[in-house]
Amino acid sequence: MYERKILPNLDCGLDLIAEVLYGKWKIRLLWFINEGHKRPSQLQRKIPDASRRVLNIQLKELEEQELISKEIFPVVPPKVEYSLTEFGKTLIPVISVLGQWGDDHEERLKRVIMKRYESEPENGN
Amino acid sequence: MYERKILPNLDCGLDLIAEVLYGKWKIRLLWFINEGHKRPSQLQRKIPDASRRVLNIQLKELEEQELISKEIFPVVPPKVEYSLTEFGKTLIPVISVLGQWGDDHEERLKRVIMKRYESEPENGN
DNA sequence: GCTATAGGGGATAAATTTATCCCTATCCGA
DNA sequence: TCGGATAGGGATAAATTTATCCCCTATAGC
Repeated sequence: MYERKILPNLDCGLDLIAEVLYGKWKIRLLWFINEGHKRPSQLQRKIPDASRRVLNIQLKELEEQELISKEIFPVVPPKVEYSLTEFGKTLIPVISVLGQWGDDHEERLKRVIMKRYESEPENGN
Repeated sequence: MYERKILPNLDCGLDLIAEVLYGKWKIRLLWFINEGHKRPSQLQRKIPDASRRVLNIQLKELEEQELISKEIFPVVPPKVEYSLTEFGKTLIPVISVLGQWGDDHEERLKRVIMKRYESEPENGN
């Protein structure tokens, strides 16, 4: 994992939660694990846009942060299951609130987000 | 502003809210504007770790996304005030939930976050 | 003329995060 | 024996975000 050079601020609750939720796929990983998709291959199928590599890295961070736990079954072929810890479960209502706000404002959000990609018609019309 | 090369996914509410809240200082900007710190110089003083330049960029993005509005007073020296739009105000309860979770788990979060920076004692003891 | 105030922005570097590519290992079935 | 499924990781490139540095506007006051 990349070793950070700059220490983060941890001054308030917002700084703290940002440290664990920042990461392109982390929220989705927590969500799907909560829904019962426990195995890495299941998660990969639920999030096909992420490579297996990146999911592994983000899962490891979530595990280090004690939001999920990893159980390795000594079988062949290998089997691994992730679960939310009690700590991780406390985050689910928070994630619900985030998703709900996004759903509630879907149309408007899509419009304002896409502004950034429609810039400069250049020569067409 | 940097021009993105890859389009984001906007498949669910979580994707959508991520697009507007991702950004190191955005949540804090929304929060402080909501608290009544409306002028750029005030915001800069509340967030001294960010450079004025970066705050300007993130404020512009929030404005483009219609979460805040900008009023420019034609006086000298110049005066500018930001306010939350009605749309932006709907985000405040969401931010409260985030901050509350962080506050509720402050001790534990500080510990697990700092794991990442205590790696490799190398030669010390 | 110099300095301070208040707000802004271009160019570029540095930090950080994500993505790609490729390789390891075991067992099953065709 | 080859291919697929399962899980994992090193090395490196690409994308993206943040930070730094320096400059500009205009007016008031000394």
